[in-house]
Amino acid sequence: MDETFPARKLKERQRRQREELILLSTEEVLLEKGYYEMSMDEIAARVGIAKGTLYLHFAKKEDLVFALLEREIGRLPQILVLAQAQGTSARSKLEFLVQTLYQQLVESPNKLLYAIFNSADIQHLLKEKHELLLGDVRGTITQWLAEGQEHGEFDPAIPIEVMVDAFISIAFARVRWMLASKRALPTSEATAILLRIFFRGVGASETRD
Amino acid sequence: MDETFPARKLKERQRRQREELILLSTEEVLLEKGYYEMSMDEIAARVGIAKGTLYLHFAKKEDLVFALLEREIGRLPQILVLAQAQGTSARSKLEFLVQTLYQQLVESPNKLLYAIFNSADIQHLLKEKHELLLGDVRGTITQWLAEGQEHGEFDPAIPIEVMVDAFISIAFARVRWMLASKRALPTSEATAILLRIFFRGVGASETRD
Amino acid sequence: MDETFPARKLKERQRRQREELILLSTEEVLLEKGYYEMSMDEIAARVGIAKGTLYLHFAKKEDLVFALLEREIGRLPQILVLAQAQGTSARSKLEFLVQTLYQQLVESPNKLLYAIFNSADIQHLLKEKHELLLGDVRGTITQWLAEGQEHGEFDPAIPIEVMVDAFISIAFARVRWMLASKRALPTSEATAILLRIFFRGVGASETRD
Amino acid sequence: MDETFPARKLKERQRRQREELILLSTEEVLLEKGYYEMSMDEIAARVGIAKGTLYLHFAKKEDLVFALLEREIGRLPQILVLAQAQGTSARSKLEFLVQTLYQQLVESPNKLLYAIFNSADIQHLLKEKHELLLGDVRGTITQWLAEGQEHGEFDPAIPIEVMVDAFISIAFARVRWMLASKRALPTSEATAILLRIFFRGVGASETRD
DNA sequence: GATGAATGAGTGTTCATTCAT
DNA sequence: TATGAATGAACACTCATTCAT
Repeated sequence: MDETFPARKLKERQRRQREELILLSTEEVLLEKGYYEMSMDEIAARVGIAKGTLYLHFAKKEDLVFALLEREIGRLPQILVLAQAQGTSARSKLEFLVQTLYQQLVESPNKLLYAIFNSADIQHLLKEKHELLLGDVRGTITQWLAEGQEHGEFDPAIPIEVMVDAFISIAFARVRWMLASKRALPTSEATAILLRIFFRGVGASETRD
Repeated sequence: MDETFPARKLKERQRRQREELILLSTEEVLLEKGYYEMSMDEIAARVGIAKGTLYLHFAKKEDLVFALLEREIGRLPQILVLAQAQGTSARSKLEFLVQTLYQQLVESPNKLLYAIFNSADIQHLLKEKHELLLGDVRGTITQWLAEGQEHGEFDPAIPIEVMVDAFISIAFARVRWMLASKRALPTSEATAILLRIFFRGVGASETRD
Repeated sequence: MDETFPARKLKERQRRQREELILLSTEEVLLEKGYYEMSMDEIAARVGIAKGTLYLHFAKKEDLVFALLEREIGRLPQILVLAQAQGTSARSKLEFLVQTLYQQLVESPNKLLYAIFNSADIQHLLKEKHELLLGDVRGTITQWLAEGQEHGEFDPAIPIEVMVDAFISIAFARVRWMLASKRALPTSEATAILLRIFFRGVGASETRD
Repeated sequence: MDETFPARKLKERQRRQREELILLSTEEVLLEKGYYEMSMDEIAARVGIAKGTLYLHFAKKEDLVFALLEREIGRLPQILVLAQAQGTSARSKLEFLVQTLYQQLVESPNKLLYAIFNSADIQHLLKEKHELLLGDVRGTITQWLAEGQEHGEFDPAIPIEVMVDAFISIAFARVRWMLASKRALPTSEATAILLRIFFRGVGASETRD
């Protein structure tokens, strides 16, 4: 009996470790081939376990992607909290948010979140889940932009929804092209420029109407 | 003999009508479910024809998407020419381009072109075709933005590639979200605003740091 | 009314002419590609008629082959009669039979009959028909060989069935290899040698005619 | 660990047993219906397994036939060697070859090899494989017959190619008819007679050994 | 009659999922 | 618990046959 507890813990740790490995491999294959070209066989093979074992962890192929998504999304709240603490201007919060995401996710080998934002492939799969999981981020961004508008930081004539779409589109622009064309760019700086475009536009400075 | 000619025309018209129906259904299913979950059976069923008949019009599943694509892409060159004629400023050309696309394609029931710009799913399928057909647009946009920069219209400090990405992202922002969430918005106006954000930013005018 | 009769004859003649063309094309394709790779579309195209018209002449794909077979088999009875008249020895009848078949069918562009004897492809198709149609020839050959045996022409120790099989196998040997390997050989002479092997064997001989 | 080894052996044995069953059913259907009319569904059904299971053993329909072929062909080289050792006369070698084939293949329930020699259907499928695998046998037969000719065993006037064709035709005569008409005959004796016909002909004789 | 567009049953093959061991 | 063999529904595509014109 003394043994069972630590033994369970051991088992449990092993289980989590393997789950981690599975998700890592899944992400790898998912980004390489896309959802429909990724096979359960290949994932199992890459992890080095039997296909049946995969199903002890994830009941369906979809669930692998859902889990991946949830894992990534899980990091978001803290980032949002950190960003929230980043001074009062909406701009600084948003810049921090995007820059942090870039650092944590792009500079780490994790392009998944962006893929999720951008790949119709996976979006079809996720449908409602998508809304549920990312609504939060979108909600927070909306809130910050709205506050910025109220505080005179942004043009009050711009409908908030349009602003949000523009922000998300522009903030994640880089990734779409990275994924599609495998071109790389000094991302942190490029990100800064994209954000500047969002806030200031591309116009030559000084004279504005 | 007097009959055969009109008869042929009739047949031909019917053929085209059905082809149109097929492409409509294809687009429908494609946007609903994505390429991989769209089955030839379902398309045939929706059109109300036998599966074999589908293959009289399109020899492969891929070809349905190619046809859809070509139909849309076909309109692009003229739009680009029209846009080119739209005065000298890069901004006016780009605004005209995007607004025209919105009017012709979004206000028509056709979201496909945008899907193509944005869906990894379909991009994977099209690969070279994609590059070939859309490279043109991207090339033209790049050229206009570069000219704008030379003429002092845009900030010369912004790398041209980043500017292009930002433009495409922002210009097609609406559609991504339309596709994903089925929300609609007064698109023409929203488009104008998105373009304004690109050119001027979201900042409240006058006072800038 | 005066017209209808000649008109009918004309129609009828046209019909037969076309049927002939169809069978010619069928034979061509059949020998080129085999039964399963031969498509009704291709035959119609080669003849230069619509696929539907094909079905006015032959109700099923099989029937094309049956008709071909019947047409060829039709010539057999007369050949058998001619051979019968060819003197009293079984050997001379059999030699005449085989040589005539070679001349009429191999030297004419018609390899079909032999194909039928030898291709499992077509034999599977024909099954009972085969027995029915070719039983005659086999029967006659059997009879001649039996008579030859009775008259002391052939070794009486050889079971008649075995002798028949040997004869048919050897007599049609050339064709099998022609079909398979497209090698050609002076067939008439080769045939004579094959027949000689059947009657005398391959052994080096002293006294032979 | 003590268990795994025997367990593996068991699994392996079961696997082979099933593979054997699959090949048996395949042969059955192949001979009954020919390659094109034999469906994977039917084979699976006859074996009593799911269609997918079939594909665990053989990746393609073709491969079923290739496996069948290789299994049979595999035995040939040793038979050729044994025949080679069978004395000096070509006749004894050839007789041994044919008799052994009859015993091993015909008296075993395996008619396939003969089918392969004779069916255009399968020959078409096999093409190069066929040449490769059976060219050997034909080559050896040719060599023996040529040697026999040189040594005065056979009539030097007979072209070697014709002799080979005659031999193969006559040696495999029985099988063609077995396949086509399902008649059976005391094969070993019949074979002896066929061979005698090849070597001596059917003529009534005075002096024969 | 002649046409050829339309049909739909049938094929080989894949792969997520299950389950006996 | 872990395995991987077994499953069978699903798919794209073909082609002999039918039938409205």
